[in-house]
Amino acid sequence: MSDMIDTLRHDEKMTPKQIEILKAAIELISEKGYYNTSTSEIAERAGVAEGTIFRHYRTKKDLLIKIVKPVITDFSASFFAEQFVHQVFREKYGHFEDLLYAFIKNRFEFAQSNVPLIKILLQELAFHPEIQTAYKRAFSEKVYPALNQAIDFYKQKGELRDLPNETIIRMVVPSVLGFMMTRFILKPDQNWDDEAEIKQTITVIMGGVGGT
Amino acid sequence: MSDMIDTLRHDEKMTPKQIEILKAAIELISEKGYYNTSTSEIAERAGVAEGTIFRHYRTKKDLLIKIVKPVITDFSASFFAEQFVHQVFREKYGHFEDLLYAFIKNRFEFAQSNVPLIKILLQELAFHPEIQTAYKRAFSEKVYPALNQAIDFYKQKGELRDLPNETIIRMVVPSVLGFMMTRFILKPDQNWDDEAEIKQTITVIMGGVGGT
Amino acid sequence: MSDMIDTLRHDEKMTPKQIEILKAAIELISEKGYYNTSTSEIAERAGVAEGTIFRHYRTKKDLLIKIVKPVITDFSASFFAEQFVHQVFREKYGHFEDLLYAFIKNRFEFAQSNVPLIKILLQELAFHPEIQTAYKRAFSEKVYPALNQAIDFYKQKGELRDLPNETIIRMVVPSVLGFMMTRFILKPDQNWDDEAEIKQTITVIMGGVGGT
Amino acid sequence: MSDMIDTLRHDEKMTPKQIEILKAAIELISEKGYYNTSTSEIAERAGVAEGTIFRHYRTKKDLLIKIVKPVITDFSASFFAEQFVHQVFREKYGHFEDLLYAFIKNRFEFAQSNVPLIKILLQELAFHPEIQTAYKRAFSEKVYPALNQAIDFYKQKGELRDLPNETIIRMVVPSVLGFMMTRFILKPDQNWDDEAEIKQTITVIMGGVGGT
DNA sequence: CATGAATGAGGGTTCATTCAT
DNA sequence: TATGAATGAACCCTCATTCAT
Repeated sequence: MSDMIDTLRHDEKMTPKQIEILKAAIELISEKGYYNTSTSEIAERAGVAEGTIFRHYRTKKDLLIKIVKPVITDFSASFFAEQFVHQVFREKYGHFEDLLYAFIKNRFEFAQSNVPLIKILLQELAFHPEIQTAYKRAFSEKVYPALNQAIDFYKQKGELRDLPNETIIRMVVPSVLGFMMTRFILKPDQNWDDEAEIKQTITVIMGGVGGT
Repeated sequence: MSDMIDTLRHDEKMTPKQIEILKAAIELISEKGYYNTSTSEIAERAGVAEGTIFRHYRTKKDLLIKIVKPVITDFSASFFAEQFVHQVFREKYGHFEDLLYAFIKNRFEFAQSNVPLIKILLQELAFHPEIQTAYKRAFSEKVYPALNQAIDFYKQKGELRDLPNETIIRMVVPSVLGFMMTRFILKPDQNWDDEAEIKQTITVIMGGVGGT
Repeated sequence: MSDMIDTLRHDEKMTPKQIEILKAAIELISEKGYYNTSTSEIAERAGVAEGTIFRHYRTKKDLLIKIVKPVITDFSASFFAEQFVHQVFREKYGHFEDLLYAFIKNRFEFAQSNVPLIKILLQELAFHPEIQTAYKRAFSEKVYPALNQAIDFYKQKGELRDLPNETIIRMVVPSVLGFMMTRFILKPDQNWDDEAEIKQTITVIMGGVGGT
Repeated sequence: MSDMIDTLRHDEKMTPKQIEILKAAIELISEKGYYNTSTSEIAERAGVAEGTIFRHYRTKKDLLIKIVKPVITDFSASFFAEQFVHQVFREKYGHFEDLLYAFIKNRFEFAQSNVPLIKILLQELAFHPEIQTAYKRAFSEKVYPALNQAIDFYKQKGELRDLPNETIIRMVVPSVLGFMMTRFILKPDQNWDDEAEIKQTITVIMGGVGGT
């Protein structure tokens, strides 16, 4: 759990207490939700006075945002910006399926080490406009363009049907998300053969969007 | 909006005030969430005194449950119990695709006339064990057995690959849910060609699970 | 003390609890000041739950305003609007001194039965823009015009020196206020011969502004 | 502004930081009042750490007292102790009016260069017993005796009516204070002909208390 | 002497719930 | 049955003050 925070990028150096607060907040909020978690609980679990929370995070909501934003940023940015697009065009992934595999694998591992954070993100997305905004921006600026480029690329190679990109994305994304939600949130305790599941998911997707 | 309630089964005869309260609660909670909606707001919009709410619903949470349970019950029960299974075996649906079409169509229409209720269900599912229990029971008692029977039936007819039922369900359900969530919740305002989308979704699913 | 509230005009009928709250707030705030009085103290002295205060007064500050505004309104309005001007021109007051006497006497009695309220007004005027606005408006719309008319009237009769009205007002008002503040706030416990003091004050004022 | 502090007597040698704190506190408190000014604000404007304030001033209230006491001391003491009485008896002021003029002029200039301090004094006088005590002592020990002597002196010369000293003081002091409050606090921005106003004020006072 | 992170008591406010009418 | 005034626990947040560095 403690490395969960480390995997995300936080701008400033954080004091030990700050980390403790963040960890406690993530645990509690992911278990019980934002509105069912009081700042005094967070303080208690963090081993800190309640006032200390507000020294580091102006508001309870600010704390939530500070928890959730890096997840959005990292989830959308890291993969795409640095490796994804470049490697597509360097022909690292011969087939769309290979790309899909690398993509899902990567996001899968990210999700795996950030389950509580992702739970919080999904749970609170509905209620906090600030999060929605950040989410939409990340998607439209990072994820969507990258996907678009990749789809165009594989279309030209005849690996994808000639459907509107929009449609293809709507086939791919929910399938992946649906799998991950089932895997990590709905039935996290079940025995999973992750490798097999990922391949299965890819098969489904390719059945729907793959070239004839 | 007003018929939304009528489409669901409520055990007892409801007084006009009770209906007014339910309607107000559904509107407000689906817009702003359970924790951001106060009972006084609900009372005000329902044109009722605050105390009246608690005459009909023991607690605020009881009100939520009374809103959400019929959705679960109906969503899972109605179709399967009365029409689905029977008609499958009466060979009404020659191919799995036909069944899938009827199934999605039916659930689609249900969702369409119950968007606010479904929003509430999805949003609050995460936070209220009572809802989770009801949901799980409905799924394991109603949906899962019905699906199982149908899958077995079409497997024997060679219309479905020889995958574990569990796996097939995991292909079908998230695809359908993913489509509906996108359609009704994430992008409800977009221009949708629903018929085409449903067929698209079926194609995807069949690509993944259909017999060779 | 209990009639203090009755002397002021409150728009709506007030419940007993509301009156109790108002009385407690007036007592405490006039003794210790707004910022040194907590809502829990007010509730306790009023024999009421803390929440009850906020049912009747949206905010602690709202409570303050509701206390102070009627003082301003009454202090400025009552006398002038209804009796003052009309009677001046009906020549009820033969000499300016007579008017001054009636005026001071009237305000003196008002002050006498509203000492705590006036203390609050004077103490908090400095810190709350809302009060300042109300005060300025009352003065410029009610008090100042009335004084102006009266002064013009007595100037024509040769009872007042030919000084700018502005100047005359600046002689009269601080003298009266200064007397009252000394009388009721700075040294309320001293033995006062009020009648003599009022006459004394008039003499001083007339010495400064009276016609030769 | 910076010389404001210099005009007052502070017992101990002050470090630069101490002066900075005092200046910041005076500015902020005179603008927003004692209770609306936090020690962290003062620290920030003074360019000092929060803890530093408490190194020099035991408590926040101690800081207030240290700000306000010199004003009281100086206002009451300086003039009277050193120049006033002695010069009265050296017949420097032939007439009571001359004394009054010198007196008002002197206090006027003092006020002029200490507006923020005087604002603080007036605003907080009501709420802090410590300040009230200091104020009363200063008045009864310094101002009152000096005035008494002077009044007796001019009474014997027939320049003042045979009223109780107490009464005469109550005519003089509020008039002067009333003028200054109007001048510096209520309407500081208006165009003032100070010399004329002072003379006007003297005329009023003499009209009230001057010998026949 | 100076710092600033940490404290924790206390503040104002909200709101689900109760109950006399 | 319906009301709505009253409740009081719980909440988020502020801030003067302390103390290890």
